[in-house]
Amino acid sequence: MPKGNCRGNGWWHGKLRGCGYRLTMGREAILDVLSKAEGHLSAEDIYMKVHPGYPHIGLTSIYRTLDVLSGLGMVYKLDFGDGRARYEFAEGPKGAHHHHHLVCTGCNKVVDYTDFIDEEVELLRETEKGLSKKYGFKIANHIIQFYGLCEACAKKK
Amino acid sequence: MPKGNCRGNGWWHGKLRGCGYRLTMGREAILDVLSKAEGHLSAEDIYMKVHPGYPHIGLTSIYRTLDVLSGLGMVYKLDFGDGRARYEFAEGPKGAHHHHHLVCTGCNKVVDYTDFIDEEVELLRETEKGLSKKYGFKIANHIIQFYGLCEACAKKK
DNA sequence: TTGTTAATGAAAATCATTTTCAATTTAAGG
DNA sequence: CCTTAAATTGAAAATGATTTTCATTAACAA
Repeated sequence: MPKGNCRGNGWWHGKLRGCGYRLTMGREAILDVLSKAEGHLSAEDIYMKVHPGYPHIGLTSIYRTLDVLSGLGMVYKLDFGDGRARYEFAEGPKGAHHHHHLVCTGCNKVVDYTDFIDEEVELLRETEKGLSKKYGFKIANHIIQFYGLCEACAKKK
Repeated sequence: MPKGNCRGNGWWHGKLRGCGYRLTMGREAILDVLSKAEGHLSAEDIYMKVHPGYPHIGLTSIYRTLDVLSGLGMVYKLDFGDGRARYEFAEGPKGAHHHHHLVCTGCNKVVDYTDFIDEEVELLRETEKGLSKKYGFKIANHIIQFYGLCEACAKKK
């Protein structure tokens, strides 16, 4: 097995084990799918993608693993208002590609955007600091979502 | 009936009727509760509050009305990650008091904050304009939520 | 008042997510 | 490699918020 490969699988092993979790085949399969997938997957999406390579897995384990991973901050759990949660990998070994979401309330399409992220990040850092102090919160995370109608849906109206 | 009272009930009548909806007793009761309540109510919270004054009402109608109202932008539907939606009145006759949320992932407590709102609003206006143009979205709305642990929950850990 | 149609409540249906529980797998120690 | 305790699993049942169905009622234009 080529050396270059070892790091690829290695880092989440440490993260899980370090927190007292075991790295099982199911979890590995899920992490594999999440890390490769672009975009926002529902539990069932993930199930579908994991199943071919690891048919043994059940939906229940997907949910359980997703819970663990989002508890560890390795995965973000998102809500776009359509009644099912979406999950996305928080960051790869190469680092985070921070982005936010633009949600069409007509067709539920979701656009990831990274525009204006720099200014945003700057402001949010400040805000976060201020809120932390004022309300005694230890802030771990934030979301920003814009809602509106995409071009197609706006026309239909 | 004192003149001063007429405006109080009047403005949402117009809004609903103007969009082809009827102003029923149930809807009025719900609007009444929403407009007076501080904070974020679940459908069931609203049911509880409406029931004493209007026992005839069913939970189903609460959901249906809430749907209509959020469709009209009179109510915001919020998700704090605990599996039940919360609703808050978008603005009173006196005008909006724009705020965002700080959610404790330990105990689900939610703090409304208005700090830094001015800078935020400024930045978001810009961002909104840019995104609108770039992605062809007609943006109606946005949310910002910070997640973390409140003081009490941080200690427990 | 009357007719048309939207709106309603109750009960049943949905559907994503959780829980239960017995069987299996992991990883640490011999 | 083998054993063992505890974590993890899958299947099936349970949960619980939200929706749908459908027959009845209420709103309001004429």
